[in-house]
Amino acid sequence: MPLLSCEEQSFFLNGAPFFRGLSKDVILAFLDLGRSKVFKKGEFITRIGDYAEDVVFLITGLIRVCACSSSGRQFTFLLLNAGDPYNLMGPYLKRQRFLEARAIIHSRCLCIHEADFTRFVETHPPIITNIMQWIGVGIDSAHSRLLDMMDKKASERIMRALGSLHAKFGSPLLFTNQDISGIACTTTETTIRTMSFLRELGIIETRRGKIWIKDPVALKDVEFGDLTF
Amino acid sequence: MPLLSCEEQSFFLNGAPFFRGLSKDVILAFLDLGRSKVFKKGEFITRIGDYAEDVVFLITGLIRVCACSSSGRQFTFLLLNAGDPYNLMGPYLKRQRFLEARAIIHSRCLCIHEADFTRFVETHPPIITNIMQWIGVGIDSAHSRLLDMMDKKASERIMRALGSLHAKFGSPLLFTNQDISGIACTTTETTIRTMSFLRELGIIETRRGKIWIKDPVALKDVEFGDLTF
DNA sequence: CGTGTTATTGATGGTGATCAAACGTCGTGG
DNA sequence: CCACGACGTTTGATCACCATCAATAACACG
Repeated sequence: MPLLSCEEQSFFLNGAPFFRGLSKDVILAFLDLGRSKVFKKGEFITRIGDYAEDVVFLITGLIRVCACSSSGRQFTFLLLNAGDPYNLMGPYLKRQRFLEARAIIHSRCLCIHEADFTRFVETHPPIITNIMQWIGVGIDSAHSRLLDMMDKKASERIMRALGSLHAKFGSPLLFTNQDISGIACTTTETTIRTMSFLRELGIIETRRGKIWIKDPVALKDVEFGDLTF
Repeated sequence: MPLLSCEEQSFFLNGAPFFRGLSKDVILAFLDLGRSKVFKKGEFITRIGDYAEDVVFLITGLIRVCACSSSGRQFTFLLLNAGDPYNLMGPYLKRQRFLEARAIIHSRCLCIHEADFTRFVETHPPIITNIMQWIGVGIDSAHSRLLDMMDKKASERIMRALGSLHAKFGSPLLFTNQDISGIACTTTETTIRTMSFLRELGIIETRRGKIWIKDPVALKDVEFGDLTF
């Protein structure tokens, strides 16, 4: 069985944001480095404290990447879509990182060993731009969220989270209030109160684990700099 | 006049954290790309909204990098020491970034044009590791601060900030309470109250713009993951 | 049909932002 | 050399936001 189905390969060549701008040959050669690996729902790709070395690309499924404080609170700072990379810097860091990646649904990944990855980067410099851009978005997102934590109210953070999720995953969103609170850095109760408010305004509709965004414009970003998942 | 004095060059070759692990020849060839540029106290290296392209290395001085929210609140997320790089990703991003870098004291920098930088990286792959490690520290620091914002009290954040600053700059620290509040993401008043508390405990001594750390151990990190400036 | 998960609402309290006012210190220019 | 203004420091009072605790209801799945 080939590593990727026809549609999957074509998606990596044309649709996947990470690979944008790279030539077909380079992408194919790159994908050829990977081995397929399946993670069942709830399974960990990496745990907190792991020395994560492999670079991972999600083929199908959904993966949540989150950090966890000593008090047990955890917050989601990345949700991987099909085609998205994870742990791009792992091969270079060689140290423990305090993040965990977990499959939300049954997911299939393409895993590239660190040595293969670094060798490929050295011999195909154009991919450096793609890597840097991806990491840059992640850094800007982290800083943007720090600013939000400083001087945005919880309800505003939740609205921003909903807006960004809608941009990435469409509607309906398959997330619980608990999921949303992990993204917006607040509690479940506060999230529910805000959601109930947004429902009254007709901006969203909700049903156990599903959120329909009826009025995306009302959730529009006001802050300079995007939140990205 | 040569770009770097003898001591400066020797510092870049042996002391500067960023260049650790690179061969002497590579470092010299790299430094050779740069032009010297002086920034007076208070002058901006980049402003919010700039398309920053050049990569900057601080030779002597002190530079604050901070982000600014729409409400005008700003927080410091990086303080550059001699030898530290700034805007490593700029050459690859080609878009507005919402950060500003400003000279706290009279500072001299080595500026490398984006095209020279990317060309050098492509022809000297070992430097990719240094770049990635530097960026990795920055990302981990940002995430660590997000966790702090979530479930650490303001006083704990201030203590952590003081501990990290002490590790990087020694004692006394030449920062005002306002500076500290920008780093710990809180207000001047809250910072002053905490400082006054720490003074009573004998952990610090302060005088207008100066902070002596008498008991660094008391400020020790408890959280998993370092804060870095 | 029972159990675990998610949603919901109310009451309470603490943290820390905000406003206000005053004082010490430093540098500058008349 | 002094007066002034800018800046940093300090303290007190107030109050909004939101985390926390608690208890119940609705729903899904075996």
